[in-house]
Amino acid sequence: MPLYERIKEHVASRIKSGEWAPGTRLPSEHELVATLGVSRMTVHRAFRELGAEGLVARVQGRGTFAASPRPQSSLIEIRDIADEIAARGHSHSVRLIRLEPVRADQALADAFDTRVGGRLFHSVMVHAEDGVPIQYEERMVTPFFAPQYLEQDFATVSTTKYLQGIANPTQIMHEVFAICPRAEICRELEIGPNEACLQLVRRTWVNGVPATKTWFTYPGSRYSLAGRYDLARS
Amino acid sequence: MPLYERIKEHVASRIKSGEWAPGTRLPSEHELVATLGVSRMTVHRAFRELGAEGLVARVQGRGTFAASPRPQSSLIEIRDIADEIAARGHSHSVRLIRLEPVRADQALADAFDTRVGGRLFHSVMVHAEDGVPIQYEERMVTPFFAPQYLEQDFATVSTTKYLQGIANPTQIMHEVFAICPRAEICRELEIGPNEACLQLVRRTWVNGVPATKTWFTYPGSRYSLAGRYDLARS
DNA sequence: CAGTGGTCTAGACCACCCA
DNA sequence: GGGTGGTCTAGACCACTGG
Repeated sequence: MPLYERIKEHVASRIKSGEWAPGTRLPSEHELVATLGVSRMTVHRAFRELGAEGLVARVQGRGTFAASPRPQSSLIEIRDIADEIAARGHSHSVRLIRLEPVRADQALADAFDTRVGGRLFHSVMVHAEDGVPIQYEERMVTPFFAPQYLEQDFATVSTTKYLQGIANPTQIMHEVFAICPRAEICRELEIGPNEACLQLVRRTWVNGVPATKTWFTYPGSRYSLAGRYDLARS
Repeated sequence: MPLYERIKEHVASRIKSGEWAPGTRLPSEHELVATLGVSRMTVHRAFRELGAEGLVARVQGRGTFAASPRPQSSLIEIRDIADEIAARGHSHSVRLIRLEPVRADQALADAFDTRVGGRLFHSVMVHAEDGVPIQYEERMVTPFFAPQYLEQDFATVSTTKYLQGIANPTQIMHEVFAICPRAEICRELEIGPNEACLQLVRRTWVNGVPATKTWFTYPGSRYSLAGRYDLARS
């Protein structure tokens, strides 16, 4: 086992055991160089990686501190629907239902940090996998972010990819619900009126300015959010 | 901007632009040392971090290769229900409904890589936030992993925490569905018979051996999967 | 001001892969 | 054997922090 890994273990075990409680100041890099008899680059790498893993917090000029243990959490991956379908080797198609400018109501004005009546772009489309509807996508986009949004041909370039091409968001927020969708959505997805659906709400910001808000609706019977493995960690 | 960051950008932009297509062999560390006039440690750090980010693949003895661009994906966090409720400052309570040994049917035998009729532990409980049912948890555990499972007091230590205490899984798989749960679950969650629910299925392995499979059911009207921010990345 | 972490250098040895 | 990445050393300068 490499030296820096052993140093990481050495430090991590003391933090997990509680010997170094959250907030405790850890030995400085120079101290560890002296006590462990290794090079500073090696100690530094161990500490840097522990910092990236969230086990310690490093502050230039002050020192390295034991972090509060992160609540153990796992992750679920969310991918672009077109990519996902392509990865399964199936064919992806889109049907555009609406593409129009709208005026913000109170809820939208709040979401986009603008005034009631402000101009926004609105698109609705249905994505299908081998002809079977699998996602209803309703999206609001601010003109400041994508002024040409209404002139795009979303049959050739997916909305997600088009918006990514403009700029990568600096913040993304997701929320997943289970809902029974309203009649129009059931009709477009070709499902019964009481079928449970997954609803994924995604909001994006660019440098703190709201850019998009999207409601994805998936038929519960035809879709599940991509699970994913987490390899051994810590 | 630090040198190694500039080297990362330099390499990353060439990969993203397609100039270095997936599978292309990149300049070796020594070559970059010569062409860029920097130290090998600096090039190495840049390459190592790009490797961790999945943009390049490094193979000892062969070289560094441009990786297939990861499909852009975002992540959703899944936390232990007790932690989540505690983080909101609310009170968490559990009601144990079943805790028993069972025999594996075909589906369970497949899931746990054992034979039909093999012994498994089965638990069912309902978690409540401030007295309101919020999660129905049905769990299967293999005796090899947790032989004392049936003797635990899950009112004091949550199942998740107890199982984590035995060993951290080396693999986790999650899947999220929208369902209309069966009558018993609706009754325990105190919801109507047609209410949409989120179902999260979690399977864990320790060193490749199946350890647990759990079905979490959340009322769609009272719960949404924790969204989360992704800070600016690349 | 002394101490901290952030970065960088110019060497070195090693395990690994391929021809 | 020659080239690759993985690791490690013993220095160095810097920006930042606190007293």
